[in-house]
Amino acid sequence: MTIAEVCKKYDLTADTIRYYERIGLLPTIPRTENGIRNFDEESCRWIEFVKCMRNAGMEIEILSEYIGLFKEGKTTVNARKKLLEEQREKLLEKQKSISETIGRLDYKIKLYNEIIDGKRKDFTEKI
Amino acid sequence: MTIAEVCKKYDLTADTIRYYERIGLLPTIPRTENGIRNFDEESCRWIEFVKCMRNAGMEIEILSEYIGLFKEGKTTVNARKKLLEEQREKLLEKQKSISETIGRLDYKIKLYNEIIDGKRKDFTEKI
DNA sequence: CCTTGACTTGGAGTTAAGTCAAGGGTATAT
DNA sequence: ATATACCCTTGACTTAACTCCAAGTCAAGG
Repeated sequence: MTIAEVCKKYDLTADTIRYYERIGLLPTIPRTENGIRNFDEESCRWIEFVKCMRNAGMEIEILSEYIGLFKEGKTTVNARKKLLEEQREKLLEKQKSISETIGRLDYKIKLYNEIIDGKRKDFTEKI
Repeated sequence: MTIAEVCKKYDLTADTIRYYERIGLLPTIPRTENGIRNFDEESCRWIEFVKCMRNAGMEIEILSEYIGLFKEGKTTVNARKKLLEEQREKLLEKQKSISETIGRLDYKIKLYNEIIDGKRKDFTEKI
């Protein structure tokens, strides 16, 4: 698979994928004789994994660390599990923040609806 | 209230609060005769609101836009409601991304547990 | 009176995560 | 054979959101 195909498949730019490879977020990607990247199954799995984690806001540094551990092999299984658990915790907190904020937005939107419907002519504007 | 007190109350740095004021994320904050910020109820409400939205990842530019509309007065009620609804949508998407990622992490953590417990001696390592 | 500590401003510096541009190789189509 | 469309690398640039720094003001305590 060429980089253009991978870009399409995962909706990432070529620059981003090359950048990820450069900083070690992806394993070494196979090349043709001419030095052109030739993405295989495994490369794709990594890209998909990295994209998923990045979408959730996981930091590149953390991902990099995880991938470093992964490359070291079986001896790092415990460390990897710990790292994932920590990140899971962080995401739970983020989820909580977002839920709270959505609740708050719902409330404000409701108020705005009441104002617009004229049910709240008395409304004194506060943030 | 001095800036130091507000910082403590909302767990923000003084630099951040000054920055927010400077770029228009906060209304003009009252001052003493010597030019020292003297935060009142309203200032605090704004800070709390901005903090909540920022914690959920809402962009400063969007918040700034909202606050601009707010300052313009009643005529912008519809625009403000629309803006909040759009942001609500974004947060829902983010929430979805995060949930997916948590699910994925749960799965991987489970696998790691099985490896650690020796239930999966056959495990071939994949990302 | 002098020091200490909290506040002020304006502007420069930092960090994360890309994003872009210059200069160059290779292969296919006309 | 030459243009077109990919691909490559290196290194500089950008953007968001702070964060830090220098230089200065002011009130209170010793």
